[in-house]
Amino acid sequence: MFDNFVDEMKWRGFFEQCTDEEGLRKLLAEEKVTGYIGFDPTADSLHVGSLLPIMGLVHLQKYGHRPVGIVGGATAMVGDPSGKSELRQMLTLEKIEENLDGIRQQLSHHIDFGEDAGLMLNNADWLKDYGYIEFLRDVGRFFSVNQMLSRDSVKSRMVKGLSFIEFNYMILQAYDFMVLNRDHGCRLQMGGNDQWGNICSGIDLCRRFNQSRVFGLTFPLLTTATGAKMGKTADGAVWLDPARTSPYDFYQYWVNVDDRDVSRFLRLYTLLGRQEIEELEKMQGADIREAKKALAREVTSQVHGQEEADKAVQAAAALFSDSADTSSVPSSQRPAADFEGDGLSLLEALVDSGLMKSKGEARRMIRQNAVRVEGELISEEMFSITSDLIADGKVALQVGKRRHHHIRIS
RNA sequence: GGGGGGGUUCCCGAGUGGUCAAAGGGAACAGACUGUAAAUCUGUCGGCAAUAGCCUACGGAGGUUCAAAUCCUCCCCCCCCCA
Repeated sequence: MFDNFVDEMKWRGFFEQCTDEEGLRKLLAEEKVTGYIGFDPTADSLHVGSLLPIMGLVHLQKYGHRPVGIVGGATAMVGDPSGKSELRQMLTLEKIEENLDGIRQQLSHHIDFGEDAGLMLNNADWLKDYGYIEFLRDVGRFFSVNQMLSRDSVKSRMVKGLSFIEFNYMILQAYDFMVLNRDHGCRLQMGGNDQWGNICSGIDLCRRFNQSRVFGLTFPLLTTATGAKMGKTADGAVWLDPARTSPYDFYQYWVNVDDRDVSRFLRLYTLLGRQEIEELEKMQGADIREAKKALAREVTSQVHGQEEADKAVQAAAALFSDSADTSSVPSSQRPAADFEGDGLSLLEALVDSGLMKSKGEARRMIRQNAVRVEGELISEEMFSITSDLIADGKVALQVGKRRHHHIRIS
C-alpha cells in the first residue's frame, strides 16, 4: 500500500498545502516525528468537522510517529478569527474545563496516548499564567504587525471588524507551536487550510526562538458536493458524542451522503485500505449505496465502536431492507394503558418521540401526507393510536421516507 | 471625544405607524420522481388551539398612540470617517 505518511495523505486527499514537502518527507523518513493539531474546546464534544484532523493524527501515529492533540484551553478564551465572519462568543473558564474533558475523552478513542505513543496537552498550562508584560517582551517582539495584517485570516475580517483579542490569536497559536517544539520536540503542525497563516507564524517563531526548523501541513476545507458545510443536518451539527447524536443518526448521516462525496469520504474518513476503497469506488448507480454503507459502517465503528455500528446497521436493515429484527431501531417506551380507550394522540406521540419539534409541525406533516403509523398513511390530524394497532409489542411511526421511531409497549 | 451608518424570524436581507408572524433569497423539512443519492417540479417553514382566535418575536429598558419592527427617551453592541 503506502510506505510513508506523505504519500498516503496525498492519496487520501488530506494534502492541501505543505510548507516544505521534500523537507518533511526527509524528516519523516529519518526519525520519529512529533506532530500536533489543535482542537478548540468550544463545546464538550467534537463534531464531524473535527474528524478530519483527528484522522490526520491517526495516520501519523500509524506510521510510527507521535501525534499530539492540543486542546486550546487558553486560546478558546480568545477566539480564532480564521475563517469566521463574526466575533466568537467567549467562554467561561469552567465551561472550557468541562469541554476539555469531553474532547480529551473523544480523542482518546482514536489515538493511543499511552507511554511515548502520543500526547494530549492543554495550552492553558503554559499560557494561562503568563504575564502580559513578559509575554510582550518575550514573544511579541518577534511579530511584525505589517505581516500580521497581511494574513488572509486578518484581511478577511477587516470589513466586519476584528477585536484586538482575536487579532492576538495567531501569536498565541504560534507560541504553542514554539513551546511544543522546545519542550516536546514537535516538528510538525497540521490543521485545516484556514490555519495556514497561523501555522506559518508558528514556524517563524520556532526558527527565531529555538533556531529549529519545523513544518506545516494543511488539510482541505471540506464542503459537501452540494456546497454545504460538512457535518450539518436539520438539527445542527453531527456530533461525535452519542448523547448528542445517536450512533443510529450518525450512521444515517453517512449513509445519506451525496453520491459524489462517497469516494472522497471513504479516503478521508475511513481506515480502509487502498485496494478496498478502490473497489468501492468502482460502484455505479444504485450500487453506490453499498459503498455508502461501507463508509457509514466504518466511520460509525471508528467513532462509536463495533457494537454500536452493528446495531445501526441492523436498524437500517430493519427499516430499509427486509430484515425483521427491529430491536435496534430508535425507540421509546410507553405503558399499554396509554393506548386503551381513546388511545394516544398521534400528535403527542410524534412530538415526544422526538420525530417532530412541535404539534404544529406534526400537524403540517400529517397534512402533507408524510406520516405513517405501522406503514399506513395517516391523513387525519386528530388520529389516535389505539391498542389494536400494536404489533409485536410496538407501534412503528414514520415521518417521510427516512425518519423512523418505534414506541415499545411496556 | 465628534460626525455618519447599522443591530429584523436558522442565515442573508426587505420593511419606516395599522393590510406584519413580517417581502425576497438561501438552508431545512415534506410530496411527486428515485436508489435511504442528485437534479427537477410542488408544498411547508414561531408556539398553542379543530376553526375563530390567543400568545411570543424585529438589540435592551421605558414612553407616545385606539394601534409600533416602524415615532420619542435612555442604555448596550457593531461598522465607517475625523480627533
